[in-house]
Amino acid sequence: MMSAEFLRALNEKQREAVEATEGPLIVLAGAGSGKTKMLTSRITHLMVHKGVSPHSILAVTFTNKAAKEMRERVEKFSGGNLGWNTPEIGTFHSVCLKILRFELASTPYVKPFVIYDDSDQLSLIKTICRKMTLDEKQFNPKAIQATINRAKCDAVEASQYQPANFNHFQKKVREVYELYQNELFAQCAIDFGEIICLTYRLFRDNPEIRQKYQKRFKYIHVDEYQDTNRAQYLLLSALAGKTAGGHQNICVVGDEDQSIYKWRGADIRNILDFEADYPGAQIVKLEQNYRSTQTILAAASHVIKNNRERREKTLWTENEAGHKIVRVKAPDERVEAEFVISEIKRLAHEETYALKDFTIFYRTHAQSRQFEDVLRREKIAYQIYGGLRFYDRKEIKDILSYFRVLINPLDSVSIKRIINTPTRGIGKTTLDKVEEYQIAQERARGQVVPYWQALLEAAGLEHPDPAVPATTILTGAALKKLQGFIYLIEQFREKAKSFLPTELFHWILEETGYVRELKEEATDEALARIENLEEFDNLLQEFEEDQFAEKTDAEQAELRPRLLDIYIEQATLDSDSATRAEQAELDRLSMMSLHSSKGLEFPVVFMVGMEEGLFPSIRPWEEGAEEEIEEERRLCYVGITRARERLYMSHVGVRRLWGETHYQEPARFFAEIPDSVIDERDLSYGSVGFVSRRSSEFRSTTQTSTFGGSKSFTGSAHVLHGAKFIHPDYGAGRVVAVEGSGEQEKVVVEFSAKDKRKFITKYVRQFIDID
DNA sequence: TTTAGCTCAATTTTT
DNA sequence: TTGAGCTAAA
Repeated sequence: MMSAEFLRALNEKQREAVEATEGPLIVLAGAGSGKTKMLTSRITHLMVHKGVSPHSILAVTFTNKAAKEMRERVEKFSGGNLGWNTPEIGTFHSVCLKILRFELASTPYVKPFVIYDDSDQLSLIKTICRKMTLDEKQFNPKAIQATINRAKCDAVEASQYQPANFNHFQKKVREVYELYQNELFAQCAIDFGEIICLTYRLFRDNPEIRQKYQKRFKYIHVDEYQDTNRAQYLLLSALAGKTAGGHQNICVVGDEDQSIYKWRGADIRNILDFEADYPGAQIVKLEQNYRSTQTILAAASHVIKNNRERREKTLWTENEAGHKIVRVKAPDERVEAEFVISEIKRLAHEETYALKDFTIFYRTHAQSRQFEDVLRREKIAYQIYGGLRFYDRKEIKDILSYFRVLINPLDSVSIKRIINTPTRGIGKTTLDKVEEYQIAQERARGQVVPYWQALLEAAGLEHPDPAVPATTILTGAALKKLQGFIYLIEQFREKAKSFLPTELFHWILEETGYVRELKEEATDEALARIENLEEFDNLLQEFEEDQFAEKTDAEQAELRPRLLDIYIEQATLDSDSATRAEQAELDRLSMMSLHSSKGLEFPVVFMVGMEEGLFPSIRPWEEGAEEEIEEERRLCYVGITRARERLYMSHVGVRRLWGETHYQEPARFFAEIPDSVIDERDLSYGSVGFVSRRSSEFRSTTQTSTFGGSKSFTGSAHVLHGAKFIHPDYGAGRVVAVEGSGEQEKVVVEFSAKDKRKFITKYVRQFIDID
């Protein structure tokens, strides 16, 4: 491609952003406004027209998919002649990891580390809780994990962890956090959060290292800036910001309206406060949408404008008005699913849509069941996104654990995973004894004793004091079996020195009898596992071929011993790559959560289960409702703006959830979309099926929820007290208290002596009988 | 050491 | 309602 050609393909605003290469720049990129095109053009422009060395350019994304796409487009724009000098384009995690590995000497790690994913992290936390003899009921390991990870998102270290009202639970979390960090470093392992935090601390505490990278990365780009957390923000500040040496050549791209990961630590303030952080920053708004019809954009705009935490921004398009949005009311989730699938079949027949042009978005994965049932019955090919990932499957994790133990003997999580997998008679009693021994030794020696070391000593193969002959704490069969395991691993380690990953994989399966055991089991589940292992074999082979491609013999020889490390890292950090390969280019109907829909687009979108309590998924009696509602509204906005041509939104009257029957109200978002762009259908029993009609029934219910005038409520607060209350679910009750006022006003209703519930008044008004 | 039954919890998940 | 993960029987 000729150098100026890619610039001509841009609109005025995109070009403005591309050409503003010096100083801080924030690009507010609405959905479907050509953000990636802008970013990749900008990077190309820097290299081709500004003579900037690719080596000086950094671009960080959140997903591997986004990074890959960006790399490919930059490569294409610059005519494929970049050679080896390419810009650094990667995820936050992969970029940080590269830096950490390079600067290993300045980190707490004494040798290269492995990455612990969330489940590895949880096992380690459980071990620590056991060592601390914490009551798992009171101190739920998952809750502890979530708290630690949240602290890491906020860049809070264990020693600083001291929240405002430091409660009993949090004090224990701090203890666990401290021990956990010790173990991480001792085991040469790192978790996702630590990858970011440690890199930040590396820059913060080592000015010379910071300056080195400040000098290297002269042009910094950040994608999806609205999703950055505190730690990522600080990291970027250290590199580009006000810190000594910061050049402030930073270009952030994002859309606060698409910020849906607050619950994972993303801080929307980062994008809202950018100009305050970088005074004099240029602002460019990308508001022209190239994806959706006017109708779809109108709906999206009307919904999102109800949020307060945002900047004014209006999407527009040159596309046609298109079809109206179809709002569907089904009596229950069964009919909802039947309708959606029959509509898909109808459109696929009558129009020229392929199956992959359709998608179903839901708020929770549990909702997929109904649709799956119908699809299986109708024999329609489908694909669920975001379920169990390939690398998360048990058998795959087991094999990866073998690999990891061979690379890093200090990785206790992986050792514990495979020590009795497949079963080799090393049971709980034996393992308890080893752990007991390990704890005693750690106390005696005042330092972490690696689990592998404890195993060696327990098996009488080594002694803490080399001068003393080894003794054993185990006897008989248990001892023999543990020794057998140790010899097995040592044998594998020997093989790992010369084997390719595929060869090692086959060897391990053979020696452990992993597949043999599954074959004997012969259940459907076991057979599926064998298939997955075969798939793993393919992936591993492809990986080796990829790595060796276009390399000289000498380069291949140099690469060979590192293959296993590279593979493990990819499997942990890009756990989606396997699934992506699997599902490429298949004509299937896709289903996914609204969260996973971000960044995608489809000609026809079905948003299902749009009901108060499910989506928005707010429990009305919980606090902090307004901010949560805004996040749910953004989620709705994301869903709507995925649609190119047609959009359906459905809700049901009755939904069975966890064995309970719920009478559902339509989502408040319906009331925010103008009637003029909506076509309503009521599938209720008794009404004529699939016949379009203007229902006054809907309007009356939605108006109840919009009817939030504080005047009428504050006046009636005392009147409500003592009022009779008939709830369709809980039956008759009485209002015993009224809390808050205006929009936030809640009533406490007593249904029985021990059953009191809180409701936001404006949503339950129709249940209150004031007389 | 395996297994059957029990309890418990249950949004969203880029890395 | 479902499933995962864990304690009492075989």
